Amino acid sequence: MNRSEEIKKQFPYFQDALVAELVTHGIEKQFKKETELVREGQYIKVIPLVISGLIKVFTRFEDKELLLYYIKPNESCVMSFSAGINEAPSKIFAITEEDSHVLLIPVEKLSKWMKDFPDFNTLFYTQYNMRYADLLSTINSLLFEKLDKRVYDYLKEKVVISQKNPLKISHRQIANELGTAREVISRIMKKLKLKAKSSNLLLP
Amino acid sequence: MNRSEEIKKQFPYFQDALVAELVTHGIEKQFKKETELVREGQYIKVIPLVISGLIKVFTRFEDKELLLYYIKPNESCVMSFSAGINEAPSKIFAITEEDSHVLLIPVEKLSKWMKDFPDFNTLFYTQYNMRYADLLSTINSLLFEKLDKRVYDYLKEKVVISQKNPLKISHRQIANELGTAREVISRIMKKLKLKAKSSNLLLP
DNA sequence: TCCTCGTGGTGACTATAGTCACTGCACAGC
DNA sequence: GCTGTGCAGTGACTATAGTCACCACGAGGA
Repeated sequence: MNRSEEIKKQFPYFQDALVAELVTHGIEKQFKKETELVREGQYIKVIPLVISGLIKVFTRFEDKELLLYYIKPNESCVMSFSAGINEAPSKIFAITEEDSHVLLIPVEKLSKWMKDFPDFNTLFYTQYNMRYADLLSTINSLLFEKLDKRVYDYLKEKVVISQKNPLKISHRQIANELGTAREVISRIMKKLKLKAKSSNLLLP
Repeated sequence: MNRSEEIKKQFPYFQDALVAELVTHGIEKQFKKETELVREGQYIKVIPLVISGLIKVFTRFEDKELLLYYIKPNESCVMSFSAGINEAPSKIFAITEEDSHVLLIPVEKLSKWMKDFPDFNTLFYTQYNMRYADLLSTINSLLFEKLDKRVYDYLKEKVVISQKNPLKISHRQIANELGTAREVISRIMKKLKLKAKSSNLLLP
């Protein structure tokens, strides 16, 4: 399958001219698992369209992190997009959670493509909406929910996204992604295991 | 000043054809202070461009709220925009915080205008970026900051936005907008007053 | 084999914020 | 003047989560 067909498959609503531009100016790249793609404060030169794999986006303060959302195949990163068109530094961190295949678009093409290809706007509006909803739900769970519910929801979501059950994940990583401490997760997992005999979540 | 001039003044980067469309299809409206504009779950038929006044956007769960951001003059509401183009229900609440003058755009015009007027896209990308940044900073302060810092920052911001110093605001309202309880604010204000003799924040 | 390292488990303690119950004060309306 | 209402102040208590210190186990390398 050549590039153009590949892109058409991933983004079927892109018109041919846009696909052609993507083929010409996009840079295809493979990233190994756990590669840091963006760090806070960094200026953005390319924005990614994810073809396969999984990218994790998170915020960090001192040594505390919080998972914001995942970028799945057929999706892009609005934070890069936003940082790109405003020439502003990134506010978030991003690393690959799986080996990933990505199409990189140079930011200087953005404003022209936005004008010329309405479909391109559609992609980003959709993405903005999704991320916006993700952030809102993060806010709601931070504010309105107890940690045990947050952990439970996190694990359920993680099973769906990674398509692995049982999950292979350390308490430390759960703690990081929820912005809390390892011991706390350890205790909560104990409680969850007791309660969750009926659930189909398999815990390690 | 006629409508068209008014719009041009508020959104100087809009091209004439877009202004003409806005004059033809937009509905100008005045809302009194404390008017509920949007509630969670509601479907959106018009999206607002704020000409004057101030709109408060917040989330709520049971009887706990959290201020998300303010919509100031020359701005629009991406949440309505997003809910409008996706025909999805709103995830947030919005009320006027001051008497407000607003231009309402019927959602069915959106996709055409997005195609025809690149400037229209520029407005919404800018708005999305701002709101996105607002939400991120809300998340960071929820997760990484103690309540007293949050209260302090909230008050400082409120002075800037409302252009009133001293502020006229009850502890109850502060508590609501920060998603906490009145007594807690009462205690924190006491601490802040002690510390803040040097600050230029005038407290009631 | 022994050592190290990453992981998980746990008790004890602290910090932070939320809740309950009550007080006092100011002001509006009768 | 009395009363009702809304706001603020506070003590006492609780709940939740974060921190500290330490132990145990297993995998893998020297």
